[in-house]
Amino acid sequence: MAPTDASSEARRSPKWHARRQSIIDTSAPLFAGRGYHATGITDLCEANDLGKGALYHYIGSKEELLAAIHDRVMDEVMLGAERVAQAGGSPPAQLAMLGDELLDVIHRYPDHVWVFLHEFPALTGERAAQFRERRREYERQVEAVLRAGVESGQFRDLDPWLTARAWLGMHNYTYLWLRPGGRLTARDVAKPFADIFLHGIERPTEGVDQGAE
Amino acid sequence: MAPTDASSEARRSPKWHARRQSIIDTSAPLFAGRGYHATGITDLCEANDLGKGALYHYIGSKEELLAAIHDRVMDEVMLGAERVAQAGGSPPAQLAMLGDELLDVIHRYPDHVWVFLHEFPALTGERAAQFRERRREYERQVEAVLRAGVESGQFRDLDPWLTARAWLGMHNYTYLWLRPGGRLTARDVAKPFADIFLHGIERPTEGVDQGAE
DNA sequence: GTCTATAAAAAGATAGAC
DNA sequence: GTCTATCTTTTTATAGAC
Repeated sequence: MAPTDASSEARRSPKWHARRQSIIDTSAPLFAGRGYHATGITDLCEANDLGKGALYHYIGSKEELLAAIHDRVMDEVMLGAERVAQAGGSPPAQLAMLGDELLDVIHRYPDHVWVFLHEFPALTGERAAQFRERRREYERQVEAVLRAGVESGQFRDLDPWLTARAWLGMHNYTYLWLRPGGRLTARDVAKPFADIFLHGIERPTEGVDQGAE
Repeated sequence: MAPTDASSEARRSPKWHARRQSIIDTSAPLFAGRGYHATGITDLCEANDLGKGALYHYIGSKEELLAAIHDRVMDEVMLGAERVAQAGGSPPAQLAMLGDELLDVIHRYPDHVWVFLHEFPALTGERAAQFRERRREYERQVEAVLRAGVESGQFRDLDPWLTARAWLGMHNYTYLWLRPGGRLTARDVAKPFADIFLHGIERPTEGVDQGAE
């Protein structure tokens, strides 16, 4: 919550915060489209219709802006994960809800997600550590649901870590094409994805042969 | 096959080609680790133990080097896809083989794959167009297998495009952790992934209720 | 083929006027 | 709060000696 470096964040006018947020959201598509390093301060100024001095007044540094984009996404992802944990339910239901929430975030913030999936190595020091920790925390929650499903007998005896990677890949990868205003809504994707994944890992019905290819 | 710009490639000594290939493979981890734009020519010289003049003698330009890394991966991926097409077999078998081949490439070239999944927007002009076309061609093959499985009745009545995206995401995303010398081999991953995906999309056995959670 | 030196452009960030 | 001008560093690429 406290910014890694210096000053800012606290004790700023609401207007400052609003403008900063707007800069974050306007800059994300630039980073997504051309890459973080390939996007110059000049590009950011132009997109935000601001001079260099004014821009730096809000962002502190280019990397701080990058970190803010990461936080914007992770805040939403973690919020969704908390809602799911609060809601409770069986492991299959939990996994389906996690998919709903994750795809909803990706659908609403495709550019932010693009940046966070591509440019996280550009974060340094404390900022990098903090981000990695939040990301790991989320992944652990997915693994925990899978483990619970194995223990309850609803899922096959699978490797929770590996299966979580399969699930994460399937869902995260939608950042390439899932977009607001696109052909498909988050729910249009979440439902078939849950169908595939839950049938894919469910414990086979006793006595029915599900043998090889 | 013919390089986009100028000169090179043809009419060069075998030694030149070998050295160039070695430079490509040595540079891929740098681009993967720090990003294409963040990696300077100086970094490349140091890693390849070459001066600037010598390096440019082999690579032509930084972007040409990036394109070569892309080609290195796509050549392997397309080769694997051709082998699968040649081998024939049922749609489920085809899909499992495609997974084997794809994960094998990712396992052997994780850095190259990282670069191609992250830095393809850095390609410009003809190079970008050519790469996109090859990538689409591969994706269409996956879709075709899914469509065939639906028509043969082995797969449920699913959306081939969307299901291909799920499959691609699940497999491609392994670039984050699948590595030679790691805990898991390509096959260790391909088998459980195929189990999940094929069970996930198979046509439910008649008369057996596979209903909701 | 490989080097050193250098060009020429662009980067991120800051200073200080208004 | 926002601007313009500038500092400092770094970038990709080339020239020309060896």
